[in-house]
Amino acid sequence: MARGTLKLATYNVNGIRSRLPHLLAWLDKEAPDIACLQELKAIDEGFPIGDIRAAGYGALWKGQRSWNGVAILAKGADPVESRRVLPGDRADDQSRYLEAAAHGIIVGCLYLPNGNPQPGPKFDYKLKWFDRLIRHARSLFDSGHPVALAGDFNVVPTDFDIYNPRSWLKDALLQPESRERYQKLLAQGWIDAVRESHPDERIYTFWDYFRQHWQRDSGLRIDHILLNRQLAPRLKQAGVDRWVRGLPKASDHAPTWVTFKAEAVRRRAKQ
DNA sequence: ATGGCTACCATAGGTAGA
Repeated sequence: MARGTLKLATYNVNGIRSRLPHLLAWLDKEAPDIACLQELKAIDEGFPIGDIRAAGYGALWKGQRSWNGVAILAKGADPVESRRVLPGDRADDQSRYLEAAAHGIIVGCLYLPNGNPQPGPKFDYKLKWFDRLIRHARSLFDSGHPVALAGDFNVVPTDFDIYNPRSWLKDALLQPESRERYQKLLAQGWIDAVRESHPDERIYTFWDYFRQHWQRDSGLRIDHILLNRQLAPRLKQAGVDRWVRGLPKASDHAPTWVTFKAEAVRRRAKQ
């Protein structure tokens, strides 16, 4: 990583314990300064904090048995927690949101509900969760701090973000209600960093385990990193670490990342 | 329309993922 650059990544590990070797190999090779993880699928006591510290990272995590679970890692630092629940529903006990400050930015790490099958209660929960996110995102956007929202949004924003929408038309990830909410979020002013950096390129972050979809590059773009007005001008590059998806016994998601100029550009007043 | 695969768990099929 070049000096003066900050790298932020999101990675749905699909099981932190079974994916630990991949996670450590990825941290070692790509060295993100901040990493958001989703689908830990482990209780708090099952989080491998010792291995992660040994790799040079501080961490916050929020586990849950069997499903969900999110974490924020910071290279050479301890992220400072600002939230561990998404506001708006005290009865919601699913571990899907964690927010912290690290390396001078605020990052919201999220695992938006999948929502299948739809229609049904899971889809209703997805839409309600999305509405809560939109509401909270407004305050983050307006906070005056550099903010990123990073995670598995479980939304394919457009038909350009999927190899072929035909067989997914009834899937919760492509429903108009899901897509409208993603657009509503962006309308607050957030920049979709990967799409911003690659406007004309097919980019995927997820390939399911079926029918050799990885081998055929039949993927979906559902892991996103959104930047607010303070952070977007610092965007340098964005991409997907596809090599991680190609490892044996890989998660069905690949790490998705952005790089920033480390600090806001200061200009000297002209004489 | 279903199933194809993977990870989790009251470790055997059920549930969930997307």
